[in-house]
Amino acid sequence: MSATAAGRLRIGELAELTGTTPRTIRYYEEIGLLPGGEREQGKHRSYSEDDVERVREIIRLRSLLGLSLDELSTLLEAQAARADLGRRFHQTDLEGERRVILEQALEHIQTQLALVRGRRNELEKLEQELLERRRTVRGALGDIDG
Amino acid sequence: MSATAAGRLRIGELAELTGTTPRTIRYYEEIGLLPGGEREQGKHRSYSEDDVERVREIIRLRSLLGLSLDELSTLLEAQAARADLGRRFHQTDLEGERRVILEQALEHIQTQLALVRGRRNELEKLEQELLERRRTVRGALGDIDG
DNA sequence: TTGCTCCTCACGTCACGTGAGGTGGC
DNA sequence: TTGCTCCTCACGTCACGTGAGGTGGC
Repeated sequence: MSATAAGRLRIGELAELTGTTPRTIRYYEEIGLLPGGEREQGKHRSYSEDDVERVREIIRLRSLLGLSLDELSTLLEAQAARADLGRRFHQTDLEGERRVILEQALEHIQTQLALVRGRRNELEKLEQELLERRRTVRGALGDIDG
Repeated sequence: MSATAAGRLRIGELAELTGTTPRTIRYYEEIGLLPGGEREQGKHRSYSEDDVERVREIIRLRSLLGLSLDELSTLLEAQAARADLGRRFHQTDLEGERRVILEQALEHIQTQLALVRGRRNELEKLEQELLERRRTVRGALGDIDG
């Protein structure tokens, strides 16, 4: 049996699973991006599977879309707030309010999709140029051989 | 008639054309990434169309592929060296040497293509997830309306 | 001549990297 | 008990941002 508490991860394990470093995890906690790993009966931080997902999300949005950590925390806070409200309204069934929340969520998703597509277009242009260069080089190699 | 020397750009113009700032241009010169804008008969830097392309290339590789400026200068130096050698061998017609250069160029292009495709795949995964979320939200909105 | 843009320090900032010295848990 | 990983300072670094004070060109 593992000696670690059931399903809990240490900071080094979380770092490895997300392809980053313990220092980065601590930094994200320091600036309030991560909800500070619980210190269970010791001084060591301990994390859950949800934390793995959150760190992955942070890294993905930061490196793929080039968002600053400041922009990211705004974005993630808004997402969390909506999820929270969404859950409450789901219970109380206030349909008018639920619609407002859902429409806000939709808008945020559209914004992110626009960002993703802009990046993808740039990447595709770069790929086309590289393919073009490759064709040229291959042609020159063919001339030597032919 | 323009008072500026024919076809020459000032640092602010170069910055605007490439979507960056004069400070960034000066920094790239400082670390040797840009060949230091010529100071024509004054103290002001002056740039050509080629410089516009070079800055665009730097920014693109840095922001899209996430390369450090250190990695970038290695990459760009290698590219310039190959282009230079390529031109010389084109004249002297030493076919054996030309082939070596072309094959190196091909390899570098393949490396960059692999990087580009890795990034594109990640972006496409992110896009799929966003589309999935949008479908969910739209479904919930439909449930309210329907 | 008036304004703008340019110039060079030089300190500030963001997102971490990297030891220094010490403590905790399998 | 031995090793590893963890902990907290705290200074370093990369890629610029941001004034401060001054000079140059339409």
